Amino acid sequence: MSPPPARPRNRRGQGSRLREEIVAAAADLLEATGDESAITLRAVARRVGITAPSIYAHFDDREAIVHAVLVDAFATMAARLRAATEGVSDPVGRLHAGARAYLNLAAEQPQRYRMLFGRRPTPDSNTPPHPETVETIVGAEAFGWLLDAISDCVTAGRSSTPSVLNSAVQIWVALHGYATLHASANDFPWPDTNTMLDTLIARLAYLENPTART
Amino acid sequence: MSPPPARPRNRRGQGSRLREEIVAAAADLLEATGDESAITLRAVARRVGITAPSIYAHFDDREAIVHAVLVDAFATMAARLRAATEGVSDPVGRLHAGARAYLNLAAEQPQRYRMLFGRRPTPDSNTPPHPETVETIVGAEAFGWLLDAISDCVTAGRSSTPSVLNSAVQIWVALHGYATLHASANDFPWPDTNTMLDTLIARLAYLENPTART
DNA sequence: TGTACATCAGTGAACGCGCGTTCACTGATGTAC
DNA sequence: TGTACATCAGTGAACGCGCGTTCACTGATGTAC
Repeated sequence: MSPPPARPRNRRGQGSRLREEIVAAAADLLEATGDESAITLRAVARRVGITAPSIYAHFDDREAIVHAVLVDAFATMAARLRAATEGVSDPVGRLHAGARAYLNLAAEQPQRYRMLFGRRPTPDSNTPPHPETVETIVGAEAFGWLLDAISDCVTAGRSSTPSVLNSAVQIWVALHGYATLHASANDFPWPDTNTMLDTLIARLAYLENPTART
Repeated sequence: MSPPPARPRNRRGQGSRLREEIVAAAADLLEATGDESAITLRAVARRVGITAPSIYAHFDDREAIVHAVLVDAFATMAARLRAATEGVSDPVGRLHAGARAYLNLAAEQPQRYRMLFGRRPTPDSNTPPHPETVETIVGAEAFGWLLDAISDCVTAGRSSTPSVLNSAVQIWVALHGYATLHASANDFPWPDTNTMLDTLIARLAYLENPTART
């Protein structure tokens, strides 16, 4: 119908720019449709303004694109957590800041967030190697951060939790539940995110002096 | 390759039995592959032992099958919650029993559970009417049950929560997070479900005398 | 400065596949007489 | 009890579609001389 959008071909040596455009287009498709199966070689190509076979210069197959989106989401999550917490010296403040950053990203990019942690567990034996690995890494990184934050609260005498590990698991679980439910049940009368987050963390991490919020 | 499995045709008037077989096959496919898109007219037909067009005698289109699986999952969840809690008079015990039943069903049928609450929020305007409605009903029913259970705890002097609503939201969120994360992160060193569940509920519902568990 | 040429970003046609859906049909089952 | 026939559960071929992937190719860009 409409002619393909005028996309200037990359200059010599800049061909790998197309790679980033492809990943971005795939991520857009995912967020726009809410469906991983919408990431199609042809749909991605259409969105970028190229033809489908051009993708093979940068990706082995369709699955490699999905994997790249996953890796990108992972990097974004790690960077956000780092940026949100690196300047905060108060351990309780750091815990809150990290949790808020986590929920913010999940709210901004719900489908990519779902991709990170909401994946099916590959029921049978046809396990593709990469995604599980990435998940594990993200999980380990984010969870390790959470463990550290709670430990610091304990060390600073701000938390009286009987088990740092259990507190961390419970907070992670609650954050994840909030992130996914909030995205899918928009019509639910959700309480204010920050208020809920603060009391949730205070209870599960046994914070003696939860930061006051109004 | 292999001949279709010898499936005796239903007798006159029993044709509607096929409907149940179709829904069951679709649910099996969903659980086996972890992917809603695996519910295909042809795949379902293959599994039941019929040809694809036969399905049209019972369902308008593919989407209607998916919807039927959703409705079935809803009914199962409601029945389980009812069965698990109706004989329990102690309000704290009822709260625990319901939560455990909720997590058990989610663990048994992770994909169907994901379908109930983990659906994409239909990003644009192409809203199909039914699934949202079902979700809302399930959510309302399960959440209403949770509110009642916590209220009963308060009335019995077993909970000192400052807000029944907030406690309910936080517990629901944590249960959902546990259900989905536990299913997708098998390699994570999860603490014992019941122990974690008990302390989680005790903290979030402000139970003064959490039931002892060893 | 000019030109031949190698490079490389990207094209366009084609393949086989599984899909949802339609259509005209078949043949076993039960019923009317 | 026997037979003609209506009913209804299910079939089989066919359609057009979008998909992943392959293949031989084109033509603009930069470089060597």
